[in-house]
Amino acid sequence: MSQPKQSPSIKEIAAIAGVSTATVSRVLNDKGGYGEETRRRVMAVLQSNGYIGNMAAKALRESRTRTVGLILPSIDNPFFSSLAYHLEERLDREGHSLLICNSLGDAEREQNHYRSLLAKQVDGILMISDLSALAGRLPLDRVPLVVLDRRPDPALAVPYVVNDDRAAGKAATEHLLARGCRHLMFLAFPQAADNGASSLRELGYLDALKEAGIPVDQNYILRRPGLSPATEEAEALVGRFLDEGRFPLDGIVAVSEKTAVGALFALRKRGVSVPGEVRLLGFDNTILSEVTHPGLSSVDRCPEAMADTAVRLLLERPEKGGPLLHEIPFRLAERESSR
Amino acid sequence: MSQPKQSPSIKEIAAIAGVSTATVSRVLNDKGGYGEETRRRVMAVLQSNGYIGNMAAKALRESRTRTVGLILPSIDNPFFSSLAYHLEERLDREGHSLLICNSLGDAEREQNHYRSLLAKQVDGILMISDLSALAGRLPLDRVPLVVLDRRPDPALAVPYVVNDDRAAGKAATEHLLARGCRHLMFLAFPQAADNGASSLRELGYLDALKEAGIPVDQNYILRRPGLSPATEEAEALVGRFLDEGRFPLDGIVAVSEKTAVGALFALRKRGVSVPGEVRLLGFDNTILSEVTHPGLSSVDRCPEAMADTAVRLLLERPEKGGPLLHEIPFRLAERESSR
DNA sequence: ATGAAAGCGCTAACAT
DNA sequence: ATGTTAGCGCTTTCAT
Repeated sequence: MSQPKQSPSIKEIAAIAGVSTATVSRVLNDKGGYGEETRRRVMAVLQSNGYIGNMAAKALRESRTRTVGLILPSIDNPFFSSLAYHLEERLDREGHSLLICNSLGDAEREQNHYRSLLAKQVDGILMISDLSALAGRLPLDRVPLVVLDRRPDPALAVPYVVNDDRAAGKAATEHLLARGCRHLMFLAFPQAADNGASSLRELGYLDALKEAGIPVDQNYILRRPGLSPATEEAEALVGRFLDEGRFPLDGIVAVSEKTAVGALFALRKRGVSVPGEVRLLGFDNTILSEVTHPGLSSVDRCPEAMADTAVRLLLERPEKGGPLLHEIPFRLAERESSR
Repeated sequence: MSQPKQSPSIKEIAAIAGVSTATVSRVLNDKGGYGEETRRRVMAVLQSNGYIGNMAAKALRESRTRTVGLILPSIDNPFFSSLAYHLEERLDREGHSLLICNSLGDAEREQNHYRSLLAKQVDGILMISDLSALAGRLPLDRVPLVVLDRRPDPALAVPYVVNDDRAAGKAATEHLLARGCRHLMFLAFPQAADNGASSLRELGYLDALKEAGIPVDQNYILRRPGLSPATEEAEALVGRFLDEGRFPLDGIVAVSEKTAVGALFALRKRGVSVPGEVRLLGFDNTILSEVTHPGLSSVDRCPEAMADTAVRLLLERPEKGGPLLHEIPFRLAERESSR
């Protein structure tokens, strides 16, 4: 009374419809080369038998899976999950599926996932990684590879999609300068975990100060040790700075959203008003920036545009020799923290 | 000078090592039935030729892919992305990969993704869906299926993993009652989008009031229309309640984290102190609850335990006839909003 | 317009 | 301990 548990194969369909498997395959793939009557009959049999098809067989035969892998530190990160959402959305439109692998930034996990994706015959791999774990140990050219939000060594010849972080750091700093800030802190990533973006944003911060004729004071550049969660460390760092009271402060550029939240906590606990006494600006502009109080001004890094570009690079396989660096525009999302 | 672009097949490896493909396969899969010397030689050839293997072929032959699909409304949702993180983590440990599909809760998308996953020969499907879109239109028994965070019709005989939402709603309410609240609002999901959890939590709210001997007043049960984003609607709803000033209020149980945030916004804009005048408690306990001010007390729904159970159900395929309902413990994460 | 048959890379049943 | 071989479901070339 109910459908057969297993989907019928093309062969069974062919038998029922009284045609050859070749014809069924042609109909299934709109390849032409059959009469209208035949097409209708085959379609009817396909339909009434609940044919679903076997992509493993198709993949083996065609050497393509219409599946793409994404290796990222953790899907449980608001910016990455937003990126992943848009990647899946774009890929789905092109008829591709997305395999997700959490690496936790761990070299061994990255390698294992990368190998496993190759074995799965994915048509391409997207990575949020600087590739240092893979370089030299695994073939980087067996399948199209695109890096997101990291800057791999150009010698690896892997295209990557990032923001113009120097310009973003500069724009962020200029935004606070324009609001009258003159004693600006820069809250950086830990040196070890620097993905390239932090130091570029720092350069942008320096650019802006220089143009404004404000002397740079290294005491205003705070670096997380990178051992504990970002928010905690940022809170401790900024807290210490405030408690020591050695330097005046009226603005903070935080290199990420979580460090910005940490800074906000430190300020609040000490009764420093934001933006009244200190203006604050972060990066990433995820939902976090919307729910803090005051709302956090943030550099929106346009994940949907990053996803767009990455998918295009991956699937369109532009001829080798094109540029590796692909910069995505950013825009300032202004909220109360910098008013 | 560099490695061949394509991975060699088992056949080429066999030729180089001077053995048959069967032996290579046995070595690869630790099946035994070969000498130590042979094993070493084959391993060496595998290694030096950068053999990677072809899971499409293996899948076709074995009718299993070691891949699992996850269909969910949107990976870009803090609770779901946390769930997805833990699912991937558990699956990876069992040697499985995870395909992610965003449905936006749309029936047609759910159907397409489901079909596509079946065609991809996944070994199982995880869904955050009540299955109403699939029931009757697609075979639900072709592959193990487990539902997360929704309550599908038991007639479908699909196992599902949820919290004991009635108990959670009761515990949340009791928590506020214990803090002295006597005029408690319940902020519910829209009727249409009710996934079952909201009305169960509401029952729990009623249970708690009844046990405390507090009469129920329907004016305190607010339902979102469900047309705009949850936070906005909750803010508008609570705002109107406060502005009308017809009823005293000293506590709010919000059915989700986003509605809790909306409530918090409404209270703040009107200068109502939280928790001083009104205590507030939400659900989900994602990172959002940590960054609001004051921090949001929240029912932690233990996504890692949900993931654990779901993966176990999916891969261990308990014999038919077992219970469908699988309840995961919850716990209250207390923060400033209900102190 | 349609069919026969080879073959994608692998595993496993059956020889030896 | 090792080899031979069939066949998983599909596409595609080559006939007809």
